[in-house]
Amino acid sequence: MSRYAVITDAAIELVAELGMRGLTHRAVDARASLPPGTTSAYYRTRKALIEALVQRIADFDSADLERNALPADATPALPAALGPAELDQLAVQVAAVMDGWLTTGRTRTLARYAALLEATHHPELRTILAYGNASRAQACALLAAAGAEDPEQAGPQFVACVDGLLFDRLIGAGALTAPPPGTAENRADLAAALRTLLRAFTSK
Amino acid sequence: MSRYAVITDAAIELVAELGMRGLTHRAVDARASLPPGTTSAYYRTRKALIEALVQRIADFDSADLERNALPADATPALPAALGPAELDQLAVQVAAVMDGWLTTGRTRTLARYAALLEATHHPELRTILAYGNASRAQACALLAAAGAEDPEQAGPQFVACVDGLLFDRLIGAGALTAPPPGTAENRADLAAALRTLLRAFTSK
DNA sequence: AACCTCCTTCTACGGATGTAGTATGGCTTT
DNA sequence: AAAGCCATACTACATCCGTAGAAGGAGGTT
Repeated sequence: MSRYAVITDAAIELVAELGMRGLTHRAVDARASLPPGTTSAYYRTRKALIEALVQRIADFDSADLERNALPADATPALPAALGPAELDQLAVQVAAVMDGWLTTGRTRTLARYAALLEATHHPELRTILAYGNASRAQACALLAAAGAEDPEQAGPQFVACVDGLLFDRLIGAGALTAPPPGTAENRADLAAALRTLLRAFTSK
Repeated sequence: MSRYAVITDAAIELVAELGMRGLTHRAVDARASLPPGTTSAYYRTRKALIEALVQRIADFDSADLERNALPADATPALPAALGPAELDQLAVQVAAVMDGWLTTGRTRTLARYAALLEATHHPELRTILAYGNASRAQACALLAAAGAEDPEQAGPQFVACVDGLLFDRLIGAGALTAPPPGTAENRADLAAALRTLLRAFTSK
């Protein structure tokens, strides 16, 4: 694996575990078992390191977006064939993907939210937003296919709500009420919420 | 104002502007125009400073929750009098409050999300979650009053979605699509989304 | 074989950071 | 008025961080 990839992957893990504050040239070296100074040589400044980190997350995410193939590439194939039954099925599928974000992909999800927050005071990090826009576009297409009245408005709103559901479980805010990630209960609860949202945003 | 309050307020501003990484004893002194070493004297360790910071946010938030008086204290007064019309009115009110989070209260909102993320690797910060639980309880009561089928499940889900909407606009993720905070368009867009959510989660 | 180039490793240093310890000044108590 | 106490102000120090530069070495070119 490319040395650049090794470094940025270790950086993602560090940010997930310790927050942005834990992201240090030396810490990355240690985490990736690289000789001291390596990260500093590959990314001379901290800003460069962060940008590479964010870029890597964006790359992973857009790869996922393609692979997962939420029925958006089905949009040309199934124009208005999305009825309530298909919506329910879709809710279950998306719930499974989200549960994956919380378990297998927890590290990356955590790092992504840290990066999003970082982008607030660091405008050139808006690269990540490309991923966000892609998923928003996909949501628009989906809602349009399901016959939503104003998909351009509903798409981003839907994505924002889904992200909220994800963040809530990610940080364990609903620890008292929500089931732990990775369990069937969690997937069922998420699926129920998604079903509600999908029906609401498609007016069905 | 108490010296403790001066310090924690300056700390909140710093976290909002520079992220957790910008939170430094010396930086707080400078930001609050206090003599060097003051913050270090009041909060000997960085952990103590962060905990005080988080506690202050939680205090502000719970004060807001009481003051705003989302019609939850109307719950005993209006048992099941929440029809579609009242829900729409409520959506407009909540949209106004959220717009306030994004403009006047942007600093605190930003700091809160940073703190939530920090709580992930720093479990004793779960103090903030008390605020979250209070708003979740309020949402449960509200949805129950509006005749939701399973308020205990829908309440947290609703709050999570609202937080998602808020976060989305906070970081400007939907910059391409969403109207800027502080504008009437933003409030209208938020109100529309909230109306959709309220109806969905109350099955109306 | 000599040379050059790029990847890698190591070291140096100015500055910031966390934390503790010491001095100072005013206010209270006796 | 003397003594004691506490909030405040300042200083010290070991560590860590960002960044730059130099040393070393493998591999390919002429």
